[in-house]
Amino acid sequence: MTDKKEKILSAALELFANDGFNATSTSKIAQKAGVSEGLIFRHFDNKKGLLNAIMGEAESRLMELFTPMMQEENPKKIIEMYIEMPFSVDESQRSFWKLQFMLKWQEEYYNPDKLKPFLDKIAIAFKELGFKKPELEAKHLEQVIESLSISILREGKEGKEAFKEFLLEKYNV
Amino acid sequence: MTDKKEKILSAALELFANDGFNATSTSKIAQKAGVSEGLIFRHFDNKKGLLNAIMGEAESRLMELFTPMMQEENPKKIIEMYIEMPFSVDESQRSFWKLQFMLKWQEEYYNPDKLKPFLDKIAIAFKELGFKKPELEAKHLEQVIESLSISILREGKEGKEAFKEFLLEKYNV
DNA sequence: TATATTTGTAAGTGATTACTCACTATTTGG
DNA sequence: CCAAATAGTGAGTAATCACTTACAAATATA
Repeated sequence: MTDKKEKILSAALELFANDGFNATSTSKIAQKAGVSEGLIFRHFDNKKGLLNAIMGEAESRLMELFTPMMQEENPKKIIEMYIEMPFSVDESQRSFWKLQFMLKWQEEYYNPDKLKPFLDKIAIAFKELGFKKPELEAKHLEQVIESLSISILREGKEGKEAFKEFLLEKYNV
Repeated sequence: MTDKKEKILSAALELFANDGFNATSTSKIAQKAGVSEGLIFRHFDNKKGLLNAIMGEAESRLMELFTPMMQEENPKKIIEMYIEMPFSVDESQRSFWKLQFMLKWQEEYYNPDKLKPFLDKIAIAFKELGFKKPELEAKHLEQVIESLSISILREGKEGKEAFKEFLLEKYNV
């Protein structure tokens, strides 16, 4: 991967996440990346291909986030790590996850199967803790964490700690 | 409001909700509405003004949705009505609410204050039911209902009933 | 009925779009 | 060290964009 190709990718990521895919022109991307517009099309088939290249990183970044939780055995610790996950996302990856959530509305990029193994892990944890309906309990917590993640991506972490403590207390972890 | 103006509004709503604001051209709107493109600009200042006209209906539609819940006094019934709300949205209003959620990512159209009175009503209900932290409990349920609403708007109501029953049982309403 | 206002159309406008092409600079492999 | 491949540029391209203008049809008001 050449230096300028990386510059194109990161410029595109920021602009897509801030302004949206369609509102971002290839000329703006080239300008922000400090390259000629033509170079974008030497490295990527078209504008959509540039987006696909960015979105293609989703799986590895998901793994990065979830690996610690997947390796944990203690069910209470698993729930705790999941609740703290939205707060553990690095500032430098904010644009990436924002774009991820924005594009969920386009069915092309909406793939709930990717999260399935993590949801299963949480369901097992709930089962071990004696919850009556562990799968629904996992789905329930997933929805809370998703909403919380979105609001953190939109407004920042400030003032959300109280809610995190509330959740940890509610699940007694 | 003339007939063709209404046609423009509903054509724009559907296209904005399906393809996004920037991906929808005024010529496509005119084509779908069966009018000349120029008529759009006689009735609205510009394309953004057309979107604003659609978004301007948000308050009255929110009232429509929440009024029954706001008039209820029984706290258990209040929680129940809130949980059932995502399932009570008419099919004909799906595009409208989808657009509402999509545009939450654009700060211009993100206004959490509008939901404040409804959140307060739920917090009061939780307080009456003896919950320790009624405000956080209300925020918690709000996040679940928001995630649930989004998934229903994206995938439909099918297969979500079990989760609704799970929630009603969890809150004993 | 006469006139003024509103509703509507069709054919434009310049600007911007995603993308291509001809060309040069740089890097790589035998 | 030379040739082939790759990286990079800048000036194009046709198509599409949001929007305007000149004019006609319909409607309201007097």
